[in-house]
Amino acid sequence: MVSTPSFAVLVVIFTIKGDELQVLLIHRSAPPFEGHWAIPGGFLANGENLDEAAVRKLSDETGLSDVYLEQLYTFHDLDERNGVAVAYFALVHHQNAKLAPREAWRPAWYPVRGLPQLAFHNDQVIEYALRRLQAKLDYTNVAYSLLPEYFTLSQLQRVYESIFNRKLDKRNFRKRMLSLGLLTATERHVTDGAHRPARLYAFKERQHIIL
Amino acid sequence: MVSTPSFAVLVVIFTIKGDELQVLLIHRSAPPFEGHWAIPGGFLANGENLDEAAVRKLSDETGLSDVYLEQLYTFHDLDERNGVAVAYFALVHHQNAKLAPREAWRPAWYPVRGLPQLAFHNDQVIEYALRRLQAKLDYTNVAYSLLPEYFTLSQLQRVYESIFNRKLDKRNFRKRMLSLGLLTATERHVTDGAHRPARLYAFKERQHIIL
DNA sequence: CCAAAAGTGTTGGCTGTACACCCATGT
DNA sequence: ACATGGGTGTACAGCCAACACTTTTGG
Repeated sequence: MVSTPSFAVLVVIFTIKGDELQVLLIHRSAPPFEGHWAIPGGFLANGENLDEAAVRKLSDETGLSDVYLEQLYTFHDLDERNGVAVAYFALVHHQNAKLAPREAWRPAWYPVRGLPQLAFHNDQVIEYALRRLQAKLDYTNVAYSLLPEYFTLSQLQRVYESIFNRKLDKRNFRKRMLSLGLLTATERHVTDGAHRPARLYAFKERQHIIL
Repeated sequence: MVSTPSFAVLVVIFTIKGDELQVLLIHRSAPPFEGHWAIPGGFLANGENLDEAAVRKLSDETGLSDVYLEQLYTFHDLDERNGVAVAYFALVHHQNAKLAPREAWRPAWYPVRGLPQLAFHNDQVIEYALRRLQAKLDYTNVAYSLLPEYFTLSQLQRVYESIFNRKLDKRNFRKRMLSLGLLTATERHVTDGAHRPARLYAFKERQHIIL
């Protein structure tokens, strides 16, 4: 009943870029932690609920709205000022993301392995999000969110490899993916700079916002 | 930046009683939802962080402090008054729990299958907690929290059966539990009203508060 | 002596993993 | 011609599910 602490929403936004898992960070141009990087976040707008705030934040940063978004965890005291932060994580296809060209904040993608100095305890938040993402790959088809609608199995494999940060066996990977029955094979093939025409696949179902 | 909503902590407290999975509920003696039952919860005390509030709440209701407790999910608008509620779930051994004998609130155990009319959307919260608990049984040893230190494999099996709400095969269950290597067999046996002396086991590691 | 609960093995199917070569294309 | 990446099959091991009877004790 006493001392309602302030609270914020954070959104850890992942993408795959250059066969690497990357996160969207913004630059802090004022104290505290001036010059460090941070996960995008903010406070609730009037009348908004948590999920709406996360959706809005994601849209502010990337212009995207129909992508995978899920609540992650609620952290306390990240900023050491007794605030509460409800963290979400999102998966986006970076081609579609239009980063807001705000001078002060300079949103930019950073590889998850090899982050700059982060503000608050944002490294822990990203670490937590990464573990969750890895767990989800095992039993869901969230990977579609990081790929265009049609993709080759090799592309899909590279997504898995960059999230798990290790090589996978090609034949076993293909067998497993196909046996899950979540993919439809198309008759289309590509040769976009590839050396051999590759068959395109799509996910049967694309579930988006998970709130 | 605007309209910081109020927010609360909820604690879904599970136990096994009479071979049934039960939840601790308190009775609402005033509107809204007068006469309905609700998950124990409350607001943060001064200077307290989220986890501390959950620990305190659990202790208020049961007198217990060194038990399994984990953050579950942060709900919004459960009460339809724009509040935010950070839900936790706890696993307790009901023999040890001393329910506060408060006249107004009348804390009591209720079987998870067969709940009374609940206030707010507390049924959804319990449903969510139950799914999480089931998932955790598959890859952790949280079950120890619902049992005394020493227990028989049959007791352990009954815990699993009441959480999953279905019968399990005795031989397969024993094989699986033993092969996980999380149990130590003792030389002690019991015949506490049983019909044949049963060997007692204990979990090798007991991790408690998970925050 | 009957009811109740503890304890105990084997088999078959499925799943996951390890492992190596050929082919089509672009340069 | 060669470098690059797509595509393919088999064999073994471990895991899970199905399945029934014997033993001990309390009443």
